[in-house]
Amino acid sequence: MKGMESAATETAVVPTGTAPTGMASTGEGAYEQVRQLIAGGELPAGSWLREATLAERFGVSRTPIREALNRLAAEGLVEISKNKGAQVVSFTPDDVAGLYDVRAGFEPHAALLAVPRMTDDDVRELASLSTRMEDVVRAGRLDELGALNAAFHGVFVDRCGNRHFATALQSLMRPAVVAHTFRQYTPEALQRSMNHHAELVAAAEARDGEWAEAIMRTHILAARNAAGARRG
Amino acid sequence: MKGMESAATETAVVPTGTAPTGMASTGEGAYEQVRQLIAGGELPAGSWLREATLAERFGVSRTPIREALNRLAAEGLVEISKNKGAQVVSFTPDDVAGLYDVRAGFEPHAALLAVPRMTDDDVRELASLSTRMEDVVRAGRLDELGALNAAFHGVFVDRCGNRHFATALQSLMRPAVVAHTFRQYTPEALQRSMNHHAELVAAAEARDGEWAEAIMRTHILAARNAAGARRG
DNA sequence: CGTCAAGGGATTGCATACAACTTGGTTCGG
DNA sequence: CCGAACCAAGTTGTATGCAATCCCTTGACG
Repeated sequence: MKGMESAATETAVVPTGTAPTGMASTGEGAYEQVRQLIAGGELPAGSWLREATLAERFGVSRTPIREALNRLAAEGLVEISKNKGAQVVSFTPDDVAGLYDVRAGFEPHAALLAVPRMTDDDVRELASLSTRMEDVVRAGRLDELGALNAAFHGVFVDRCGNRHFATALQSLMRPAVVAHTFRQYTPEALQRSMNHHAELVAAAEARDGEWAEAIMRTHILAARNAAGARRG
Repeated sequence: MKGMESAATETAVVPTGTAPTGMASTGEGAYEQVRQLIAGGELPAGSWLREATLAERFGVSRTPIREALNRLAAEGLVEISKNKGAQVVSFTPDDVAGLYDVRAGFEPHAALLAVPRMTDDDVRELASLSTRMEDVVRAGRLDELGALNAAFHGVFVDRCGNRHFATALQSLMRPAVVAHTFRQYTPEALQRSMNHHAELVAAAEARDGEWAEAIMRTHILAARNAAGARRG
């Protein structure tokens, strides 16, 4: 109801500087760092995530590392075997394709629900994120695109008006963000994706949920092809 | 891949005896205990979950309690405020209604995917669970119905063929199981629900995904009404 | 030569101690 | 009398130490 103490819905604004090392704080920071290690491809699928190693690398103790790994396991990004450790899950082509299928089914619905509820600030945030993504693409810094894209989609998910729907969708998007790399996009597909974002902003500005629903579906189906995912 | 050590996909077969106190082991046990405390209504919505209190109650240290709370938070059952603690989330009528709406969208799709993939063992398990639920209803032990029902639906979710879809669906079903009490069902609605289960078994036996999809959708929409949830 | 059992090393799981933060009450000042 | 700052109690966040478990190696025996 009251939406002020929701600590879980922050949209993770990346501070332009990626710098994985340096500003390591603790807890939440450890989670983010490990996640970026996975998303960045530094830890490929199947890699073992040793608590002591990560703890030393980030300059914290094993405790926050353990919490981060548990959280990642709950999100389906890593798999924990009792007394054996955690390893990065492998995404089969079928997994990725299925992920897009499900997102294509439900994220448009989230957009339909969210757009009529959006405040002017929400729309401004969408516009800002869209602009920043275009800048990032022009600069060729595709690494930053994933986080911005997740934040962009997160706005629609968070504003859909149902907390549990949002939770489910986010647990669906988290693996998608990891599996989804913009590096294999063709320039045309990348431009198309950016155009979709701009059009989603326009639909949000017009508060036209059905328009947003339609373009969101288009966006995800296009992404499924751009990412090279084929149906199983 | 190999499906033997997947600790997250177990279907949680309840051993008839509910007995929350007694067999407290650790870790996984702590999670189950806290979850049952919430599901059983002993910890109403808004209650604060003090780590020290729970630790002493279950005879373990705060460490496994913290892991349990984090897991429950990831599932949307509790809400953690930094440096303030965890409290049981409150399910507004709108939340519950939204939960059913979303499940009405997701679970039939899962059934459509899962049924053609099911083994004979899977179908037998469904039949067994359906029968046990009918027995439980006849005996009037509605408390056990929730876990059996979760296991029943879990079969469809687990067999849908996409791990991440299954993860997302489970994160959706967990709060649903808690919010969903069969106690307020009318006898007619309860019988209708049992009939749906039996028909789902029949559809699974026939390996007819579309039939299963249709009856699953019916089942959930009926449940939405039986639980008294109205659209917002 | 193959197989099984025992040992060593490494890693996780849990418990405990300490530090940082939040909160409620109290006291001082206006 | 009211408000703001401060202090103290309680709770969470983090670090560290120890015990249990698992895997792999090594050795002996069939």
